[in-house]
Amino acid sequence: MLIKIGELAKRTGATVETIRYYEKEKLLPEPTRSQGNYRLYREDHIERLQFILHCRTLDMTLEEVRVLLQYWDTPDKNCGEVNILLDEHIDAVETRMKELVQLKQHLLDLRQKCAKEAPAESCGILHALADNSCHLSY
Amino acid sequence: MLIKIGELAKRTGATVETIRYYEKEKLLPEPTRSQGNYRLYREDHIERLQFILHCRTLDMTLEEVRVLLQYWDTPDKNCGEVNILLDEHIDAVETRMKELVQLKQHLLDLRQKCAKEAPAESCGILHALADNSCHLSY
DNA sequence: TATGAACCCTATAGTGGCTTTAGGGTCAAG
DNA sequence: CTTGACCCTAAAGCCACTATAGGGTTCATA
Repeated sequence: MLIKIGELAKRTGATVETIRYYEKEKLLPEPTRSQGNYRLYREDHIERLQFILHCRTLDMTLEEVRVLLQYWDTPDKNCGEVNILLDEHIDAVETRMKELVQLKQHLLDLRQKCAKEAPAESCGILHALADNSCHLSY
Repeated sequence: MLIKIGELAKRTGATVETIRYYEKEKLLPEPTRSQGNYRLYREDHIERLQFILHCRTLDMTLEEVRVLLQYWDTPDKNCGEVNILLDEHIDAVETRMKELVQLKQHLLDLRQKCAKEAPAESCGILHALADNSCHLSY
C-alpha cells in the first residue's frame, strides 16, 4: 500500500514541504518513485515521520531527533543515552519555564507603570525600559 | 565623552556584532566616526541600546521594539499603543508558559517509560515516541 | 480529444536574530 | 618596527522551516 506525499501529510499532520525538508536532512529515507516521479511511501515511512513529529511536539531539536533515530535504527544498542538526552531536555524545559515566570512578573511590573493612556513622554513603561538602573535586567 | 564600540559593548552587555547588527537594522542611529573610521558613541546611544536590550530580555521581537522606539522618539504621541503591545506580549508569554507546563508533563510521562538502561529495542521511550496512537501529540 | 483542477516536482530565497568567517585596517606599547 | 588588541566591511551560516517561481502529472469532465 503505497501513498503519495499529500496523503502522508494528511495522515501525519505534517506539511508536504516539511516532509521534503526532512528527506533532504536525511531524517527520512528517500522513498521509491512512481513513473511520473512522485514519491511513494510505505507504512514504515509513516511510523518514522510520526516518531519525528512526536519529538518535535516535545520541542526537541532535529539534532536530538537524529540521535534518537539512531537508536531506533539499531535496536540492540543500549538505550542509556536516550534517557540522558531526555533528562537534559526536561532540564532545558524547566529552565525555560523558570525564565518565563520571571519574565511574566517583569512584564506585569512594567505594565503597572502606565495604567492609562498619556503622552509617551510621561509613559511609565517607556521610562522604565530606558532606565539603566532599572532592575528589570537579569 | 565618546566611546568606541567595544566599550559600549562592555557597558551594556551586548556583543560588538549585535551592536553593528542593530545599526544595520536601523534600531540604533549611525554614530559619528573617528579619523580611523571607528564608531564613536555618546550617552544617548548607551541609553537607546539599553532600551533595546531591556526589551529583548523581555523577549520582545525587534518589530515590537521598533514600535516602542517610535514612541520613544516622539514623546508627545499618545502612548496607548504601548499598553496594548505590552498586554499582547504578556498574553503571548502566558500562552507559552501553559504550553511548557503541558510539555514538561509529557516529557516526564515519557521518561517514566524507561527507568533503566536496556537495548533500544525494548526501550519504552522509543516505543512511546513511535506509537501513533500515543496520546503525547497535541 | 481538449481542458481544467488538483496534485506533484525541483531549485532557490526568505524568515528572525543574531553569529561566524574572511580579509583586511588602526593604534598604542615595547 | 613589530606585536597584539582592537576596529572595519561584506558575506555566509545557523535553525527549522515556509514561500516562491516555474514547471510536470494525473484524472475527471465537456
